[in-house]
Amino acid sequence: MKSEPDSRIVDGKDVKFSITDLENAKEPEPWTGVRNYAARNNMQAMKKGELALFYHSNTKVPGVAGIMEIVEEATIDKTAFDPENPYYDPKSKREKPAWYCVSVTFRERFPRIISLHELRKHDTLSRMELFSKARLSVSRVTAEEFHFIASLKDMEDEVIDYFPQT
DNA sequence: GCCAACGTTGGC
DNA sequence: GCCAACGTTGGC
Repeated sequence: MKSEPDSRIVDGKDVKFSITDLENAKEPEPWTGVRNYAARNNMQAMKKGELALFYHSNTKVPGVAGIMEIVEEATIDKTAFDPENPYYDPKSKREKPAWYCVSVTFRERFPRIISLHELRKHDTLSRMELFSKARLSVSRVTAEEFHFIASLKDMEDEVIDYFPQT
């Protein structure tokens, strides 16, 4: 699940949300603002208790920053009804909502960012939806991909360069 | 229902 | 800031 860790102003509102922001959150965070049907469908498929990768996008070193947990399954994304919200969508009506969001909580921050560049080097990850549908803000991750990425967190980049996981 | 034009995402 | 990839819109 992608989020932008750097400040960016959309309609006068800062849309930045980093893994630090999630770590500091006192309440479960509703993953609002997703306005793409495939990404929405992926959120609607999520079950309570499942884990998700927190991905930093649109930043100097894009990549996976850590892990979060789905604590509430998809519910109506009410930000779509709010004209003041940067992700307001007049097509989504209260009587027929178009957009949904899950709620997540912080689980773990990786000791380093597993960069997109690094993810691309591993054959195990070559079929990730992150690459084939690169513009989706919520994409599918298989259990194998998830565990493989989590296993990279304690390795140094240089070590990986010497011993590629192929 | 086709598809050209347009808009958005996000890496680089 | 550029632009490739691709989703959305709307005229026909």
